[in-house]
Amino acid sequence: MLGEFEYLLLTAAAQLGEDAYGAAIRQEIEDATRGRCSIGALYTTLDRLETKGLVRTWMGDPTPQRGGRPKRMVRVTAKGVRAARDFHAAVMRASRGVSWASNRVGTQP
Amino acid sequence: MLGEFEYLLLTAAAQLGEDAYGAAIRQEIEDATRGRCSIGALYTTLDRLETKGLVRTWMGDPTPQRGGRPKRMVRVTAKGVRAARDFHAAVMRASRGVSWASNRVGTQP
DNA sequence: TGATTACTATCACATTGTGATTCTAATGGC
DNA sequence: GCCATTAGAATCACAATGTGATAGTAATCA
Repeated sequence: MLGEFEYLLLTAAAQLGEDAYGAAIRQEIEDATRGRCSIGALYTTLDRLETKGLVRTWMGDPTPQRGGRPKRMVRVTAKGVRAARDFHAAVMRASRGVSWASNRVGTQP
Repeated sequence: MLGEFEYLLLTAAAQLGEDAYGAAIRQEIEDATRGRCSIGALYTTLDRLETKGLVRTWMGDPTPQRGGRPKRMVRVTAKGVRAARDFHAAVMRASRGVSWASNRVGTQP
């Protein structure tokens, strides 16, 4: 199955669409998790997702702005979407009826 | 942060309440994920969650039924509930607006 | 030309997940 | 009492994932 961080990365990339690249994804993840996205996790996970075929990456055109190492652009593949959907479904499914998953208080002993 | 499997375990244990013990949790997880819960993951993760203070475990009373090594009973601690809530929130938060998270089709390129 | 900026990459290490196999303690039938 | 049967726990060497400090690279600005 997908790891949690892999899921966050896929989600961020999907959300960014055309504008998905390393640093932007990092920003997005830090937003979602309130600040924790190690840079090592980012690029190693990106590599792993790519070898698994869940994303496709390529080096972008030379940046038109100050400071400009070429961006590593990212696109989530169909397979990646499927994997993300499965992860999401599994978490949702597991969380049904549990106290922290809704505003309805569950059957906490 | 919590790993995915750790979350599944916490959730299953919470759901089982009074009846949470190793084998039952395994059953619950296999239900939620449609069949994948390695036994190794179960007990090592249980140990890790306990040392982190997210669950409390103790050996139960000698079983009244056929086949009976004492059950390892499990209870999610307040800290565990907090950790699970955070994980869930992070996944929810990250998933906002993404195509696979709702029936509404997102802005898929 | 060199300071500054935006970004990617690496690597040794820590943490998490795996599954085949073994161990334990209870019961039921004889 | 004896042992087959059963429910369940534990182990361990290994695989997969996540981390962060540090360094590299290519562009612009003054």
